[in-house]
Amino acid sequence: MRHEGLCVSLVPLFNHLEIEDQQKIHSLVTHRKVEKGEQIFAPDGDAQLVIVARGSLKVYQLSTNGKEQLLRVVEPGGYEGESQLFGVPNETLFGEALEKTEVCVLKQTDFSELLLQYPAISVKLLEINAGKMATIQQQTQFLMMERVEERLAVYLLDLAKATGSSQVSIPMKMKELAAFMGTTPETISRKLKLLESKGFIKREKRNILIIEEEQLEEI
DNA sequence: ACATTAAGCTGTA
DNA sequence: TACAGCTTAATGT
Repeated sequence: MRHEGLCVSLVPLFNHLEIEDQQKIHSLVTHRKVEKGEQIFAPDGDAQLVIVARGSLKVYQLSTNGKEQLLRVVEPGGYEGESQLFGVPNETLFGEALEKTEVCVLKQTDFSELLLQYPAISVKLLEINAGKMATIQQQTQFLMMERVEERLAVYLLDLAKATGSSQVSIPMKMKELAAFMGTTPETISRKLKLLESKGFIKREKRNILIIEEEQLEEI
């Protein structure tokens, strides 16, 4: 087991501050350990900022037919609920632990005061949220594409562009990739196999070598 | 074209 | 052994 660290010092939002400042923030948060499958927040709950220290947390809403629609997965260092700071109430979002997870909860009023007291946090918040926006943009870009095959091709090409190599490694479980692309693990498995049979890629587990970049772009 | 269901396969605690 | 994660095949929408 690892040391029971200040989860404040683990997250990019706060860990750039002086130790004594971090300790002050730590005195404002409530540490909470949750088991896999446990709810962390739900609609109409208290306005709060939830920071993931360990494990992972899925954020989803319920669609009209009552089925769960996954929006994003928050990894250690990430947070959820910042929009509530700006008066946007949570009417639809659920948060649930994907595994044994530790989170820090900061009340909205306390966090607002921190933002005023430490302008550096406000800057960090904007910085990190800009990154969030980028992934959300890509998310909607995927949903506009009709076929899964196309989303997968774009995803692989983006990975290659980001790493600057034609040899890419999928940075998550296939199940999560499926959710990320708005489909099922089965379909992901089939489409990867299809692309490999066409000779566009070569795959070994999560490592994928892009062979025919031209052909992938045409999809 | 994709989801769902069920079954088998592999690595790991 | 038991279980999680992934794949494959059959069938449904």
